[in-house]
Amino acid sequence: MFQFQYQVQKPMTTAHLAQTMTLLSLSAFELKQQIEAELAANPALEIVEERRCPHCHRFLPGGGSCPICSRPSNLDVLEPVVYVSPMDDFYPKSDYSGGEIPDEPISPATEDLPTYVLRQIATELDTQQQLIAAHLLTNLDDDGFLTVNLMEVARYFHIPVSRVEAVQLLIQHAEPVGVGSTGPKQALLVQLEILSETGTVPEYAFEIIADYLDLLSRRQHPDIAKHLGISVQRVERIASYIGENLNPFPGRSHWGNVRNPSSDATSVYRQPDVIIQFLNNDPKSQVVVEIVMPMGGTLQVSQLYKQAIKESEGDSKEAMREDMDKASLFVKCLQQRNHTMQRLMQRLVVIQRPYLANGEKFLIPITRASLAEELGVHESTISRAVSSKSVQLPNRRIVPMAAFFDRSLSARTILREIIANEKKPLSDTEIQKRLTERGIQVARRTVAKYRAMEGILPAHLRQTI
DNA sequence: CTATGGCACGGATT
DNA sequence: AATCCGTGCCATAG
Repeated sequence: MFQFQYQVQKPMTTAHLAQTMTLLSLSAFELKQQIEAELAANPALEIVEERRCPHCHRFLPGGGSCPICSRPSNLDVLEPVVYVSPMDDFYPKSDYSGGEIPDEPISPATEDLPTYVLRQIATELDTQQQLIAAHLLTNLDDDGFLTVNLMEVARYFHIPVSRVEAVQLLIQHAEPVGVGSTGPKQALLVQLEILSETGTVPEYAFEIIADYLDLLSRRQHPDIAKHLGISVQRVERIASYIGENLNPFPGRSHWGNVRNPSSDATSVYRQPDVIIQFLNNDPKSQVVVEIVMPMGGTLQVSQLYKQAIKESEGDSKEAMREDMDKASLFVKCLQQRNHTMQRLMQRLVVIQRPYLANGEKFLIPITRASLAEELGVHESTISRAVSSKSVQLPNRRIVPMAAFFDRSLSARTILREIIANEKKPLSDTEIQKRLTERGIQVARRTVAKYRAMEGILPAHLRQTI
């Protein structure tokens, strides 16, 4: 089924349309669940075995030949290769292209923990809170805990402790969740709190952490059970839940993500829906785009089932036919989704090639609407295709696909650069002028907003280093 | 007077 | 229809 395109477009029923739209807006993770559900519910669907290219070990979509190894050698290097790649292992492998790509990222994440956290929350803080946040974040140990106590900070700033606590709360809710806590207990409680907002957490989990953390860490589960009046077994279950889903030392896992793998907003950054690489990892070479299908093999309507229908009679035949229609609709919708994703990425990587090769400074601001017009689809189609999806860039960073449409990322990157290189603190107006010199025209007011987004203090509060 | 932040409006996005 | 983002206008701080 993963082979492509053209015939799929016309016979669109309302059901077809609706389901395609739904599938389009799903991330790979959600799609996996959807497909599994369909597969379980409908006996007419089956997955056929996948094949791999003997050369590069890539999966071969639809049983065709390998799109990489068999590509015509005279292909224009600007022409990207886009294909759908079914994966048995849902988590991205560090390298599944046959060892061509070194383990070192091209441009590794250079941010340290304080900066990383500050950028997440900067926009929600007023000037004073930014100062407090900066102060707190510069006093973190390797585990992500505070080395100062809130009372002292409050006295230092001449403000009530509650103000400082408010800032701490914001910090704790940023990634990595629980950072800026006073210790493991507080960090765990914050993480649990967040998990309980999106899903259910075991009863008594809060109590165990709050009151019996020392017992828990010594694995004295029977004692805890006695205190709470519940079974030891139950305590064991809660303990393993805590072990699997929470991280008592948020700072240590800075580059991993502690939240559980449900589909909340932050986990989007975990598993890419699309993987972009340069062929042979050479920025001057072709772009290779893989649309990730979260399963090995190819989904199709079972031939056996078709056969069985012919041989059956009456009511059961009707029921089976219904199943088969549903199955074939689902397969078509999935094709449609992948086709749309392919066309979208095909165009997107051509437009944003400088960004892929040279970094955030070169991101070209485009709107979803303009892309929709180019591709001849409705803009809501692009919206769905882009939202809740993440992309792995050639430098191994995973970003939301919406980043490709960020109107201000390049401006903000250059702004950061300007401020990093400034001799003395530049006012927003001066920064605006420098941005204009570098070809970016924005209002003075906007410079202030970008500055805030990047967690950079106003000129009169910046230290000349 | 200069530098910044707050509020509101208009266009883009969802 | 609701929300987000860049901007213009104005108030406030220094």
